[in-house]
Amino acid sequence: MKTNTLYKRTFNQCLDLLARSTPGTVLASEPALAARLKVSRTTLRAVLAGLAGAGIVALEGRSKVLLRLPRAEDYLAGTDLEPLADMVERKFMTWMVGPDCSPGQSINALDLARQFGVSTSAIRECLSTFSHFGLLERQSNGRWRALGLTVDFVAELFDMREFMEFRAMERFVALPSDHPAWRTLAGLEQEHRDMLADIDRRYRDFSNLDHRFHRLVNGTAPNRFFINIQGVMSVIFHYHYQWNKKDERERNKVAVEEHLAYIAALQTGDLQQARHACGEHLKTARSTLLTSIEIATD
Amino acid sequence: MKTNTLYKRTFNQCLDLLARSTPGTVLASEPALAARLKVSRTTLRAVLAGLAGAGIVALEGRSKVLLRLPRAEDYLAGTDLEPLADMVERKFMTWMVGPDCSPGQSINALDLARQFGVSTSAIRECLSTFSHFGLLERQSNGRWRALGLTVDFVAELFDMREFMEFRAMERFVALPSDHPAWRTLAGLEQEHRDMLADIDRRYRDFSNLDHRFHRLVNGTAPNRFFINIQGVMSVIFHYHYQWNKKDERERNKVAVEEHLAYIAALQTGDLQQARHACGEHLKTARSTLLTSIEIATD
DNA sequence: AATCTGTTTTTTATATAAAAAAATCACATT
DNA sequence: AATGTGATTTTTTTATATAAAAAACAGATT
Repeated sequence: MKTNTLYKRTFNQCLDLLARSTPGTVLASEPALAARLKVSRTTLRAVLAGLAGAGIVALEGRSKVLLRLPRAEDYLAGTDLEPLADMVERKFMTWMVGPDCSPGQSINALDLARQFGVSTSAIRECLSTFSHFGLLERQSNGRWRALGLTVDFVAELFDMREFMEFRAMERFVALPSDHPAWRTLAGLEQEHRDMLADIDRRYRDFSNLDHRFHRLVNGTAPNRFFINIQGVMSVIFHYHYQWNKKDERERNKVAVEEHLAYIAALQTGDLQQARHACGEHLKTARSTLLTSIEIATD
Repeated sequence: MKTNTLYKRTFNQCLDLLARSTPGTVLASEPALAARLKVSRTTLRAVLAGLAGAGIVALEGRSKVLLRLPRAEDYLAGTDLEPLADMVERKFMTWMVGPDCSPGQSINALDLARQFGVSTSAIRECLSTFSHFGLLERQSNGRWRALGLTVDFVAELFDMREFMEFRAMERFVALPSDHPAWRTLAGLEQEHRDMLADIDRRYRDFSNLDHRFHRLVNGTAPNRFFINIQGVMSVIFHYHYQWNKKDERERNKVAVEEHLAYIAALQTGDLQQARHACGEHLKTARSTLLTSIEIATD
């Protein structure tokens, strides 16, 4: 049976929306609300019916009136607010770096399904995704073999990344000076400076800034294959940030400084210097990731 | 229900094997035969049972005797000798370049399942694969959107390819002179010359040679992400060869000559010259592929 | 005329069931 | 002891069923 996570999440989002209003307010039309919450009208109608059932809104024809403000207990809670695919992905990544998975071993999909408490379809979907990430592969007999988040994997990923980033950098430096990217870069530079000035409190926001900066540099020549590999990297980094909280403040501070050096080099247009700054930054990032893998698999 | 294509194919392969023998011969043991045909013993036993049922071999305990040579009518025929996934992939690629698919349109999985006469599971598997190829993408509402085998796609694919091949080439030229790759290259060079000498009859074998040559050049620094993209290219070229038979002889002749120039440049170690030869070859390949796409989508 | 709601139809996501194929186990034969 | 066979168990592949969600349709309301 399909999960109704979307319904539950939309229900809660809708409560958030209503909380900003006052009782007696007439709500917008169904199509408008559906567009606002980015779901189909079918889902929105289900939510409205739920809200009416809870006595939060009164529905009659096309009149939708807010009866009372939502309370904390109105929110739908539970473990299933996360989409199934995300949950499986999360559990799989945790399993992969855990002690039950060693590189080279064959993966038992049925067993994973039992462990994660989901059906084999969900596992298959997940395995299929990660096989394109190069974390596992399909064997001729239909089985899956774990390749693992190994030192080799990181090496190959970063070789690819370096290769791509250098190329993107060359293109970036060659952009005409009136290109909007320069303006965006200046904005990012300021954000870096702001963060550095208040690094003790704001170091956790670095991952977002990191992502945006590299996307800007790599985004000048859109190519779906590059974007694909950047997607792989995002996912790996996403989990990496979760696993390795050690020295996070110091690591991020160093990274911000490296970014600033990199940005400065881009702005002067000195390719040699930019290459050097970029290289140094990627070297740090590589060793950080390697460290966190060792931590995760210990 | 799962297909038994493997059984059927193995059955036929087994007949081929028996055809080389003479009646009265005692066959090898089950594990030996299974290893020979690269299937599990379970499948092999099913095949042996089938052969016994057809009166081709006599089974009793561990004695397996060939009673008579297989005849043409013994072979299992039918449309389902091709693995399901391959069939779906083939039909999908044909659909994608056909008039029923236009870039940007959303893909109806259920409809495709009906058209191809398979279940939605098979379609989902196929869509998932091709989405990693960049031929289509998943939308937020779970639907699939066709991106199509467009001019953009070819441009991005070849940008990536050029980029990778140039890098691989640089590494290749730097290989020590006693590296086995040089020997392999010399062998391939001879094969190219042989083919050129008899191009009228042998031009169809070029795709194989092309594949092996580029794999040699790109294979010096193994990286799963590069290999992945090469896999994408193989599939695209595979279909491209099937669609565009026009001027095939002439095209392949030109390509062989370009390969020879490229090989010669690699052997002299002149990076500048190699870069030029490689660039020329990829330029030709790109325009050939673009042409065949226009033919296919006309 | 444009937009809205109530209803119906399609389509997708997920679990389950059943057949094919692989792996494992237990015993027999060389 | 090593290898072989027969039987059993496990795992994978594929189709199908069902609920959720989206889309399409038809009147109704502004």
